[in-house]
Amino acid sequence: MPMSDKKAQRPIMALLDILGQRWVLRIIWELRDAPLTFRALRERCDQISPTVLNQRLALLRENGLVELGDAGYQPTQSCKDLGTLLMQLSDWSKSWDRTPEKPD
Amino acid sequence: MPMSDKKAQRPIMALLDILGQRWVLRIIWELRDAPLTFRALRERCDQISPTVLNQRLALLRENGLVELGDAGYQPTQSCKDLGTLLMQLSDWSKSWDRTPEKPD
DNA sequence: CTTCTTGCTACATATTATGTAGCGATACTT
DNA sequence: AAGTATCGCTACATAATATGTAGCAAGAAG
Repeated sequence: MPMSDKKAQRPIMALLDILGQRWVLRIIWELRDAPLTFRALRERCDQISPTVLNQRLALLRENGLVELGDAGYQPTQSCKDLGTLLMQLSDWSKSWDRTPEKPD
Repeated sequence: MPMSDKKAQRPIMALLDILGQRWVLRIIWELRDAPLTFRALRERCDQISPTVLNQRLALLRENGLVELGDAGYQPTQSCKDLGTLLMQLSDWSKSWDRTPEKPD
């Protein structure tokens, strides 16, 4: 049974289900500035396979996070706030100490 | 080639690589309040298989996000700010309109 | 009709997750 | 000492998911 089948009751669970899927955070991140075509998005995402990219885009579109406009894929208005959160994540990552907490 | 092999150069990429793995966001979310034992954490995460849980915990520990204390697994000091971001995510999710942007 | 670029599909192969059982260590009870 | 209960974690066969490559169908431009 795929994880997403357990229909997440609370919104945060539903959101974590979506954001926790491979490539999803990356895709939203890459769309933060300007719209990108399917192919351009693929390039930005290390040439992710089109199969998966399409699956993820479908998921994001179904959930009102991304839409396909004339200039390519772009975050919806709703998703822009989410993008802001990702920017905060980026800020945080700069001061992130990636070494384990060794009690030694 | 697994995605994580392309060693993410910028911190945000490294972070997205980690957070984008299945169960990782969920695990951090479940640890937001109080420490949880391996087994308790499994229960919270819909009985995720111990194999994967252990892989993820190892990843999170290696990257200074989670540590194993006397009371169980808990976020490191560094990760607490990240947890705060997830709380914001939760707030956002409550006003999230999950329907597609249909131009009709 | 040719040559672009677009979004996207097909499909065999490789990687990753699931589900279940249980090991070895520690602690507490009897 | 022997039983019971917990802990973190491992083994392993099976199922689900991702990768990589090729290419289709549609639209625009020459």
